[in-house]
Amino acid sequence: MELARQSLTGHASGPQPGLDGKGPLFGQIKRAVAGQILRGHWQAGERLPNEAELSSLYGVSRQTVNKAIALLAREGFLVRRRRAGTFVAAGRSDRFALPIEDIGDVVAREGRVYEFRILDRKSLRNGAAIHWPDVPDGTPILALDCLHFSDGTPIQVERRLVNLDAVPEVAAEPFDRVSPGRWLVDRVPWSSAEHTVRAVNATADMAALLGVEPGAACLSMRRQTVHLNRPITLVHFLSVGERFSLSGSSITDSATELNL
Amino acid sequence: MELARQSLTGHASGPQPGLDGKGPLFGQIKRAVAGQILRGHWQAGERLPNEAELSSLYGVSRQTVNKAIALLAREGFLVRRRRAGTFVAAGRSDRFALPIEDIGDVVAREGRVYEFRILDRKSLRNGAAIHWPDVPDGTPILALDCLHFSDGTPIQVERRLVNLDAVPEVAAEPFDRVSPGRWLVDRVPWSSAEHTVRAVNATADMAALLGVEPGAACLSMRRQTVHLNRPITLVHFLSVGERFSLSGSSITDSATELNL
DNA sequence: CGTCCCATTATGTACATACATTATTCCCGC
DNA sequence: GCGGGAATAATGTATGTACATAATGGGACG
Repeated sequence: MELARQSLTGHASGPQPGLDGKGPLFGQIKRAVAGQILRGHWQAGERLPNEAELSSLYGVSRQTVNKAIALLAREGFLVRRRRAGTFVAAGRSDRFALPIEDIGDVVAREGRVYEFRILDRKSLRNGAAIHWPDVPDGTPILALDCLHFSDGTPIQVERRLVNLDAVPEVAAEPFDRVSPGRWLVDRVPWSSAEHTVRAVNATADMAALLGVEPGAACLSMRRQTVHLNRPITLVHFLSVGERFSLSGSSITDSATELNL
Repeated sequence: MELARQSLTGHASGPQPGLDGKGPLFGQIKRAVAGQILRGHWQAGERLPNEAELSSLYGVSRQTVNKAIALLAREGFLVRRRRAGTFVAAGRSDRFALPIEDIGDVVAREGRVYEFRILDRKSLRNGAAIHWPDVPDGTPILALDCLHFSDGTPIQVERRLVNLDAVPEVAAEPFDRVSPGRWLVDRVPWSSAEHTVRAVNATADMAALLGVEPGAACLSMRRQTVHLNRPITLVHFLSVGERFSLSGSSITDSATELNL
């Protein structure tokens, strides 16, 4: 089938240097170009051959080269400037990331039993007992306190505010089966979010909830979710340091994606 | 100029519903489709019109639709299956991320003075005093202990191992000007990395270095960088909880990118 | 000698077309 | 009815072509 695909190219060119014949042509080009850079043949800041040259070098059309190069640029590996050319991007120290998942998924993936319990549930208005900065005063808000368990051990406290103007249906939801986090994710599919992670010492009441000594190190995570410019929910998670960690790899799993 | 662009389309179709005439056509299609979903007209799991239908709906060619839809799929908004069709992706709780930057950049961006000091520097071989699991025993390793300051206050301890087989030049580098982290980023352009973040209580010696009480909550970050399947460096950062936090927003700033 | 303008060059976008790939669906034979 | 295979419908990839856009660099002209 690879042969069949290659025979499609109308070019009568040579052995297509650097291409491995695996998968789509534009992917092969991506790998070939990325390989050149990873191997140091093309240094950071250096200018690449232009699309026409690459096209004849690899024996494919300019569009195919364009697709490969444009994707590499979109992934942050290359920088392109019209008329100037295509350049190898500088270091990408700022592009590492930590994925943040639903705690239930994390627990389930570890093969443990996930449970949660609603500790408290209040309807109130913003500005009185509670102040949510990005929401106008007087906005109706649902405040939820929730505790998450892994194999029966408490691992995370969740304090959540939900904007009832934005998600009125939440008022009728009992949260006896689905956790508030998951319910919201399913309901408001795509939102942008901001989060902050820090380490804090457990206060006495938090320590009691989580079953640890007061002062134990905890991971504190604040996340505000916004949808159509309206704040949807503001969550504060507190997790026991010993029982919870965040881990992940680079955003663009380019190495994986490119099979390098 | 928009008119000029639109006049290019060989289609004699109508007012191109939902398109805003701003920027490239495929971008307009992206915004239009994303808008349909954000507004709830197309629900999660629902099937979209196929490329041919979208193409005639918007009065553009199938390639242009394909480019827009393929990009939305690559960004995680849609799921495509051959023959079956294109579907609105389910919630994306797992796609949030925290960017991780060079500590010097973070401090500088806050308008503070960044400094660092090398506390200790040893050349040794793996397996003896130190064991780096992903590196063969006997591999020569440079071990660095480093302290980072913001406006003179210590904020982070760094314990770093560097694989001297992979980066022999590091042995000659004095690190009097450039911090080890930055030096490596500049030297080894693209590597993939894995990291883990957790909260720990400061041990006595760490607390002394950071100038806090023993037991103070600290953010602990482990990061291993790999290049061409060879581990390059293994770092362990420890930061004072009160003086350091990680924050970031969604990976795909699609809302930004799509101007929604 | 300097400044403006235009030709050149490289990327960016769009369309038409063709064929590949892959599930699904449906129908036929058993 | 059931299993298997063919038709089909959707996306995926590749090429050719054309023109748009932007920035560079050099040449004309003051």
